[in-house]
Amino acid sequence: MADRNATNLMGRGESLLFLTDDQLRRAIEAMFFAYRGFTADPDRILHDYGYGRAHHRAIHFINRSPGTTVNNLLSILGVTKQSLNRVLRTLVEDGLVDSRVGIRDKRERHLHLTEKGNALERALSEAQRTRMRDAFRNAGPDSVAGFRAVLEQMMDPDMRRHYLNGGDGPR
Amino acid sequence: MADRNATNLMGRGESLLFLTDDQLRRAIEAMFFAYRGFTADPDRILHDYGYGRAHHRAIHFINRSPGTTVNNLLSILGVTKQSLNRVLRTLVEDGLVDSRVGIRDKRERHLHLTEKGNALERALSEAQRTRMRDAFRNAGPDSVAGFRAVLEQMMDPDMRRHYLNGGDGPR
DNA sequence: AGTTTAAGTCAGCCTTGTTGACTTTCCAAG
DNA sequence: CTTGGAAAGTCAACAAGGCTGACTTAAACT
Repeated sequence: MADRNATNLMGRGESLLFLTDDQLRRAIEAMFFAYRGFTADPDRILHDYGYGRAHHRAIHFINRSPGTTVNNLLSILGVTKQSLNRVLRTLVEDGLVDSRVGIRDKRERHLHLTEKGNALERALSEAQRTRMRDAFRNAGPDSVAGFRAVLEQMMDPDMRRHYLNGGDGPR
Repeated sequence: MADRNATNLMGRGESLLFLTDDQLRRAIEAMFFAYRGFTADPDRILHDYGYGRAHHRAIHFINRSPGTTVNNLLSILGVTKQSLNRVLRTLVEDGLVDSRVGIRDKRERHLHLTEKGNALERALSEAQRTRMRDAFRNAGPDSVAGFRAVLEQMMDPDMRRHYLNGGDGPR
């Protein structure tokens, strides 16, 4: 009876694990509640600036890849260009982001954070890093690898590519 | 120099771990991309019904605690009652949720899923469980505990209470 | 020269968050 | 017993940020 709703999880042959539907439900709720905590600190900071999560996402990925184009940002964020453009426009108007016409291809705009933009980015990421550090510390060092491994597997393949390429990966 | 941006993570004294700001940034992006994957399947299903994530959340927690009140749902979801009410109204109108006036306290409404509501809940949670199961399988069984531990630590304390009490916990 | 691509704009729609004003119900103090 | 406040829920209106579709401009490719 109970076996009906259980899943046989065979890893690399190391061990054996049964997960009931109820245990999976708990994991699903863990994602939900954790993501709320994960975004709570930045949300508070952004609210003071009159910005939202969309602004945060743009700022984060411009900081990660300075000089990135609008099109590249679109494929990472997975939103429409109209939606991104609205956010980007306010950031440029407010002097947080610099949009430079491309040298090789003048159709492209290369995006950079200004000093002001960098300041906000640091405030946001510092809050989020602190939350992440504390979570890792409280969970114990052994938890880090599993956390990362499961999250990576939960991504859609296209997004996993962006994740793996991010930062210092192959250009 | 490199030590400036590194964090000494001492767990239960078992091992020692240094996390650079860049590694923390990767973990932050992992959360972002993974959450997108996590919600992708339900989002597609909901779209066919003309519903959004807010409807999903309501359905999920009504299913978890049948007969729960609007107020209780509010404290779990962390939105305003006006916002929840709009979602709840459409679900009741569409015959997915049953809202019964309280017997002891007539101010309260007790919420239950109808058969139709249960059908949608099953479709949504089945998709999400499949994603979660596959992620666990691909990451390996040893990853499960760490994944759960870190997520639990990432929650705000108030939300952690809801998480721990969820389902079969103390009433 | 003609087509495709990158970026941006305008208009309009939907979901889902917000605040403020309101009703109904309950309960407790006078 | 009544009255006044608190609590649960509802209605209205607004804003952020998703979406689609149609269109322009400029540059690049073929």
